[in-house]
Amino acid sequence: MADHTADITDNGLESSARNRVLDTATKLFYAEGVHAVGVDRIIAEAGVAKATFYKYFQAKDTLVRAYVQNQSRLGRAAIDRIGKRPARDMILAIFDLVADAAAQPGYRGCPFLNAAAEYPDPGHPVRQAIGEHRRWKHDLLRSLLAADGNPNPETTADILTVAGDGLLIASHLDKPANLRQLIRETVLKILETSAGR
Amino acid sequence: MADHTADITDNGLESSARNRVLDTATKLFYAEGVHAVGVDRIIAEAGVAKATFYKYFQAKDTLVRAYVQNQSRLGRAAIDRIGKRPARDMILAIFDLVADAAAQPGYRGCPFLNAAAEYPDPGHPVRQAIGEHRRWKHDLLRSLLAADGNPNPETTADILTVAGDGLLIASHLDKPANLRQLIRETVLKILETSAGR
DNA sequence: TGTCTACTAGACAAACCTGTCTGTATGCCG
DNA sequence: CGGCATACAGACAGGTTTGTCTAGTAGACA
Repeated sequence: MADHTADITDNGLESSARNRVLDTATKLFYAEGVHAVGVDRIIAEAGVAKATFYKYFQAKDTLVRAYVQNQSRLGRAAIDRIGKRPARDMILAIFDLVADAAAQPGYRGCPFLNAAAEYPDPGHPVRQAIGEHRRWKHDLLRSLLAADGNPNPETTADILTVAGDGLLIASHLDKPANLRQLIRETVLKILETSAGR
Repeated sequence: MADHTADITDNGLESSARNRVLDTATKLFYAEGVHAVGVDRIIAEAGVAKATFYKYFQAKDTLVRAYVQNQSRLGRAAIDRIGKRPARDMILAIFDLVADAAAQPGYRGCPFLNAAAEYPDPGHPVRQAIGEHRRWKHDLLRSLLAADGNPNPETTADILTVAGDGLLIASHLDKPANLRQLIRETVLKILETSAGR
């Protein structure tokens, strides 16, 4: 079939087979859900033997955690690609990424919210990895708000997080026609009302 | 074990066995997720034979759709229990329900968002049932906003929906200490900024 | 008493799941 | 050339999944 040379995950350090597994899992888990995709399917589409799979991932849940961390890495990379801007522009650009993602063909909502829904136990490694990403994003917003001169960066970051999650849900389940405008107005309103106090 | 006389679902018209299945499924699906709970487990805990199950539900997906509709019914009942109040108080009381639910022991977030995460196909009956509930809630908010004299009930209902979903996520994944206050401030701010224009 | 209905119990098929195992092939390094 | 690491192919075990099927039981009603 296709040659497996282009690895999204490639960092020059890890095995190509491992990367092929993680890339395939990232695609399938996001598109169809974690519990809906079996190990057999992943190794078949990745062109990898079962023994190799279990060499790099002790169990399926280990791969799921790696999947979440990979999604986190991809998300951070998307933000890095924005480049340096004034704090306020940065915040707006980050929220614009939601609209960008929603416009893509295979969009299926937020990978972290979707994965969390499949793991009831908050103490599970997968949930913890999700929590780490959420904390990272919250902290990023807080520091950007502080740099923007916001008097209450912590509380405003809470509100921006709520808005961000709500917008991700809306972009997935409701697909509003004016999503880009809704995002911009929502964020600007939060920034204005929290700044002027 | 326990006698199965108290049926949350009971409406005096439907079979007791059917209700026992639906109640058990409602409990298990919400607590552990849809794909994580099998038919065998449901019929065992409901004390119902397999044949009876498949008499009332042609397939598992049929039960899942009924589960979503049952959750919708329970949600509407909770709102009915608030009683008649002025429109603005009504909106605030509806959002307070999120905090009430989050304070309950087995809370695991919004059943509709969790279920939607497990069904990638937007055309699937389960997703459609979820869509119906979301449309119902959106319309309820819109009419309450109109009754409250809001000049832009449609757009404001969009924003309230975004806020509601975000608050549901936060109440589940982040468990903020000041949830009740966060909800109240968020809703009031939306109502103020959307009214004064 | 007989019959009808609703239900229970549980075997069964066929597919799927995760994870372990054996054996083989390929390429690299010395 | 020998030796080693890496990966492939695939059988296998043990358990789970959904859904169908047969056989038997308990209660209501005439």
